[in-house]
Amino acid sequence: MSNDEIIYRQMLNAIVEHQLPPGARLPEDRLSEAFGVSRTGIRKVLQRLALEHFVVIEKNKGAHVNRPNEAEASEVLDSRILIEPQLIPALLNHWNAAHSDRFRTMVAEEKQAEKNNQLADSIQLTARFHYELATLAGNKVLADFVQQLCYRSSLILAAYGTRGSVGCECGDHSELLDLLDQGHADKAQHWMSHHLKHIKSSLILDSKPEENIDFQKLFGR
Amino acid sequence: MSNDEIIYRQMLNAIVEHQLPPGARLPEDRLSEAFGVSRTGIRKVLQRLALEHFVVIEKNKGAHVNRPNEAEASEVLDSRILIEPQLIPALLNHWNAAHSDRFRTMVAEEKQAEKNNQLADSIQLTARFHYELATLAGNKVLADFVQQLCYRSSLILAAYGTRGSVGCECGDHSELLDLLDQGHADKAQHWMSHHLKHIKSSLILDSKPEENIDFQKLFGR
DNA sequence: TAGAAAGACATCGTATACAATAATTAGGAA
DNA sequence: TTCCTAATTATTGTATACGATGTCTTTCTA
Repeated sequence: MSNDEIIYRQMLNAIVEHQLPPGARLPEDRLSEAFGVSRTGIRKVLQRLALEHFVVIEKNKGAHVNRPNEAEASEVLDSRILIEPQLIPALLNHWNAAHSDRFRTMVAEEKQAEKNNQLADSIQLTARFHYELATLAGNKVLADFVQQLCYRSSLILAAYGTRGSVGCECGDHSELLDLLDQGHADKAQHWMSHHLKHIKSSLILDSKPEENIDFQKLFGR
Repeated sequence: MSNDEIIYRQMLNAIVEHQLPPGARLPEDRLSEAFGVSRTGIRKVLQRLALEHFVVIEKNKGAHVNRPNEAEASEVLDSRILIEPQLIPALLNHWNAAHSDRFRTMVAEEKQAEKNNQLADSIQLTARFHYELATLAGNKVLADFVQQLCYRSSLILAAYGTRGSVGCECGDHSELLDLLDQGHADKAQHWMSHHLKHIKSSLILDSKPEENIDFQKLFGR
């Protein structure tokens, strides 16, 4: 793997694992000395992360971790609700016992990580579950998009998630695996849709003031 | 608009309009003198185009316009077939006479461009039709993805399209507008699905040899 | 003391320089 | 001639330099 790629992954991981929280500033020279490369390489990575909506670059002001607004949060989840259930039928065409085992192992790790309060692992495993499921549908273009949406979801949870909503997100993925093992396409699709809608509804999206606070209303008489 | 953005758009346009055909090499210093900026700015644009799959960058070998393989071509079209029809219901919620007029004007321009053999305009207008339709569904995340897929489709047509398949792609978009005006969600969805499947089936995807030619089989005795 | 202006500092945008790698050409031996 | 090797050229990868912009601090005045 190339050097850039390594830096990219480390930064992306730090962001989706909430070690770099939404809004965190990302000064180029600080990062360049941390990674031991020049600003050139860092800028390349930051620009990529910006295109993927993980960071925001403001001209002459630098980069910071994206803090998705409510519209973006809503749209990312809606996109997943539209796409992921639709992948189930294609996915079931390739589904077999070996896959089932692999995913059940993943779910076990998820539960373990959650039990041990390993937030970072828990987040990564949850995203991987959805991504690898999407991959099995056989369309790499869509699977990559789903992966990006999963990572963005993690950022959204950092900004709008309720306490423990990562664990909540996990729901119980093994239920889905049961449905897949039984070959129930409809039920599996429905489960996925419900699962994602549940995550969306667990977000606190209603009017975080954040900016443009009405001080008159707040303090005025 | 920033300077990079202008260069980006010019290059993207040149690619989707088939002025830079699939496989065309894109040497940095040639581009930098053409645009009157240093290689730094060009590299930034090339890297963005690479992330969006319009160009391919090979380490130490430079960039060239992407020549999508058959799998990619198939997957891009399948993605559109999965997503675009699904946007129709949300779109219809906002549909009104003003929108209808705007899109009908666009279709008229399409036909005009096609008649005059203005390939570039024709391609751009077709993509815009699909993108702006997607935008009306109200989900910017999905609309941007659809836009990218539309542009990639143009690249795919350059590689696998039959003679005149751009005009073919246009089909007759006004038919869709009629269905939308009448509020027939189901029929509009079906039309869109059929439309995209038609485009896909018009591609010549069966086994372009291109590489790994079996010379033994071809010339051996 | 509060506010504004000016300077110092930090940070980014862009160009350039040099090293590393690949492609090409030229030269020599079989 | 044909093939292989070596030198040259072209092109990219990465670091650095410098000017531009924004931010912060200090100082002065009302």
